[in-house]
Amino acid sequence: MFSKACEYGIRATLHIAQKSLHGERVSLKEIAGEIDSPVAFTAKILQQLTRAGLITSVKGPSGGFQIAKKDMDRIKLSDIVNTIDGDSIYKGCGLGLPACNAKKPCPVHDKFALVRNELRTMLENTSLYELATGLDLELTYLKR
Amino acid sequence: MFSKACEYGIRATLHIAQKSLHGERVSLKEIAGEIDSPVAFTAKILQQLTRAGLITSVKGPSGGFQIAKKDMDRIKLSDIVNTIDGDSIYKGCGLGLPACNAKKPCPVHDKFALVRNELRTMLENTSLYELATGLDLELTYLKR
DNA sequence: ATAATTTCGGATAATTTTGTCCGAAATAAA
DNA sequence: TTTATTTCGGACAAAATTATCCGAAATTAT
Repeated sequence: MFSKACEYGIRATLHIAQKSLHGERVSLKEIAGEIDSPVAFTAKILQQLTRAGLITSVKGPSGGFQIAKKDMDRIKLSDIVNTIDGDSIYKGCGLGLPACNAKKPCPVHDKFALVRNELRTMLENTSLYELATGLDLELTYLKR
Repeated sequence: MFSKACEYGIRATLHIAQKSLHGERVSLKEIAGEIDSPVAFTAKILQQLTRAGLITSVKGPSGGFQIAKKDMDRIKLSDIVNTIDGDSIYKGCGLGLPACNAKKPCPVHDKFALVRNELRTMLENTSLYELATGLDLELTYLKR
């Protein structure tokens, strides 16, 4: 569904969000450890998310990544997915046809549109805050 | 959503199905031409589908690929997807966690389950016959 | 029989994605 | 001010996916 980079990106962001609920900043190392991902590759992804303004980074000792509490319900899953995988998952044709549209639809156009729209709606309406809270209550997990 | 191989596989199968509606057998070359895909790569995919028993191949002059009419509403999109991409799209965790399940769910487990189930239901209930008919009436298209 | 056509199967190459390495820049603590 | 820690950024490497090439096998038509 998503690229590996995107999966790591979502997992990392959720861990940062959960820690940020308690005002704690987390280092790259800790993040990679907690979400069980390759350190250097995760670094690249966090850089993308930082540049996109979804998370904040601080260099130097006691540095790391964080997310302002007030941003947490503004930021949606769709923001992360868009930053890393782009919008092809919403916009692209299910069969990969570059010029598929309602006027000249591919054979699965309508059926796919339904599923894709549900996916988009879900991603656009699911906030970091909501998911981080579930993590904090240990109702959900990020490892293994 | 799907791999390129799977997209080609679906498109190729639909073209074969459409031609088979009229009892016509189609060659690899024609298929690749009609669905605008790389010939040799398409050959590999058709081999997979043949081995899986979804399509039939005939060697030699006037050979090619075909699908028995009576199989067309038995064969569903899900059969093609399963043959080429496997079942990770239905079964895998949205965040890539190997051990995500209802007991120890990832933060997006329930929300993804809904979308994935809708996708699965759609693929499992969409037959080749239905899609090939739409193609034949030129209500839908496989190119560009 | 022979030749032509078509799929099959293995090897190989190109591209994309995933992952690693290392030095530079920033910053906090000693 | 020096040192240690941490992110940043570029180059590089490995793995997976996508794509090509070519000879072999099968089969039809001549």
